[in-house]
Amino acid sequence: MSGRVTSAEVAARAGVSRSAVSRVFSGASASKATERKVRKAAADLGYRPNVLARSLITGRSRIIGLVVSYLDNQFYPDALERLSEALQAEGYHILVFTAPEAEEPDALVEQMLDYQVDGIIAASVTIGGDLAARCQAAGIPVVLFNRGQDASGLSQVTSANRTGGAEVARFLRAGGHGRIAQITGWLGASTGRDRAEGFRAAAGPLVAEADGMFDRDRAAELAAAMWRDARPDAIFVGNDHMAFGAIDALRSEGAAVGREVSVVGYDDVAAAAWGAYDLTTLRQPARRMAEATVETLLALVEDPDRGAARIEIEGPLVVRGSARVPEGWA
Amino acid sequence: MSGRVTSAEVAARAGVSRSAVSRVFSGASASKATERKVRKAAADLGYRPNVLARSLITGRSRIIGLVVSYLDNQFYPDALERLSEALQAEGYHILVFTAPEAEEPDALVEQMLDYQVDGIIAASVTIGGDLAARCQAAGIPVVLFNRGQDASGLSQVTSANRTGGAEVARFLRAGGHGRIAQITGWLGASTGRDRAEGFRAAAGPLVAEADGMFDRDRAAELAAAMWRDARPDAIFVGNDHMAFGAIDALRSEGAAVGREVSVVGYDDVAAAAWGAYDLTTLRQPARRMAEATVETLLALVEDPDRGAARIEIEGPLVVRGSARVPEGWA
DNA sequence: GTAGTCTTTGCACACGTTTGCAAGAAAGGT
DNA sequence: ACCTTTCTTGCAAACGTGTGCAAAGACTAC
Repeated sequence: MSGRVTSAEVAARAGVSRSAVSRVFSGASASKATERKVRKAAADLGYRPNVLARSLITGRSRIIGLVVSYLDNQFYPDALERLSEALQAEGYHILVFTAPEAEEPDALVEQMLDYQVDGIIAASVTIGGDLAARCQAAGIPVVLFNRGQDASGLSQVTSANRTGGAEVARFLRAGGHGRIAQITGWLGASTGRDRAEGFRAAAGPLVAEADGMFDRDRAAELAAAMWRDARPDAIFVGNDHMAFGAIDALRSEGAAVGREVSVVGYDDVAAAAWGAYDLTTLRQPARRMAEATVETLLALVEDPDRGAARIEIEGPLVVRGSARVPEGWA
Repeated sequence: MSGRVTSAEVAARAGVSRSAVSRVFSGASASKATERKVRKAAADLGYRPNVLARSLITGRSRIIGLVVSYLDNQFYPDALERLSEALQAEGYHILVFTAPEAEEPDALVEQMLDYQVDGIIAASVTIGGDLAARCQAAGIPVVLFNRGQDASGLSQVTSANRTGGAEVARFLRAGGHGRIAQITGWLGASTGRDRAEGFRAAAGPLVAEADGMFDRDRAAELAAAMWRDARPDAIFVGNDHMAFGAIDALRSEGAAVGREVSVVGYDDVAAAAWGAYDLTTLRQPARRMAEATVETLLALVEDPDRGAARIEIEGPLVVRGSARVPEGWA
């Protein structure tokens, strides 16, 4: 009575074999006549194939594991949504594994393998080299989202962080800023490092620099301290999430953000456009990054021997009110 | 060579039958001796049971389907994270189904059933009555998160929205506000409706009221219009996400938020504590709501015949700077 | 030492699907 | 009419695991 209806029941009602109904639903060839009979019977009974049972034999689960933490940074929920949409469009779905802050994500990857995921997307997370090798061995492709890991041989999709950092530097210099400072993203991550290096290379000497570790509170403290000690007239902050904290801190120190001190972020999350912050920032195109990630990953699912891809996606500088804009800036 | 190692290989290496290794890993009884042999062999080979194959025979997939949209409201990523943590602690994981704005979530539920999910959590989404019945018939429990649906007979976990709305009203009246307005959450949803009704009942006559539909831009427009037309000295906004928009709009109309006009939100998302908004708001305890949701859902998984539960969780009013605070308010 | 009880173990079947294989049916060419 | 080719279809064997059943083994108690 209860429980799901099975392919055998459909077969019985349609007067054909289980193979026939299987072929109809898996897209293999079948005569018009049987196809009609099968579909009719299936509709009557409300039959839908059991994805899990199917996966057992095909070796494809149509499940993609996503490991993610740091969800309070709006960029990641946004990315999650885009990834999910792109995957759903291809008939895949996301199994979420949240990484408790400090813990190694390696244990999570083990769990993913238990679920026979077809692929893994690791967002803002580093994966141990042995684990990477293990996935490789198991034939399960991994794509790093918004983080690089050179030695790993894993595919990765990021924005053009070096270029972006440099672009911000050019913007600030063109604006006539002479006392430039930087609160970087976590330098232990490629994303933070690349932005910082690109910025440094094009900005010239800095009056202050510190590692904000992608942490909002830390960035706020650093910004306040910098303001008191070094009196920068511009601060590049490694992502928007920290930049909001920096702006709050600067304001409570009495600094006029956008006039006395320019603040530029990175990501262009939704809140950057909100009136209270009006943050000039370098956009990471979340949708295009998500699409590239999915495309790369699914290609790897098809052919695991295809080489690792490293994709960088460029984004524009979005000019708003938190930083002085140079005369005649395009 | 590649591919996963199977229980048969472990059995062979340990010199026992497949049943033995199955029993060891599924927690059934086994002698100390065989358990040791099996674990040794499994460790050597790197064996881990295939969850999908297991689910085929046990009828339990240890997958929970989550349908969610509206992820730009920070409350939901936060909830997602809490739900995921609570479920992971119990050995379950979340399969994500994002609901494209307008589309009926019913199609998504169908897809969930294909994955043999053990249960469904629907966040901020309404489920068609027939679908609910279908899940019931399939023995798959559904819990609504942060939304109620009286007729459906589904379990639901919300905050105490009526009480909360009333609490906000008391707070504003105690603060001596005489021209109170309201921008409600979407009145088509229980969450929006309950808050609005609780507020109305305790606030007395309002100088203005409109449905903000949980949409930030719409709330901003409404707030600006209200300010111009009705000159309220207090506005209760149906959730924080809209409240931020309202504050931005009020400020750009020249209103001094917190002095000329008080704004109170609902949710207490992270950004409410940020300096730029400093929003007084009624907290929805996301973690406790998530835990209650998981507890309810898993109980239902154990025993599907248990009756539907309706849980309301109270949250405190968090007093910050966006609204005038009454003399001697506790 | 023997009967009885409790624990451990392997066999074989089940879960719901896909798919190689071979046989049957239909179609097409002479 | 007959042979060949192409489609269609059912049978049966997988995929990797859990579990009822009965046999075997380990104890206990007399």
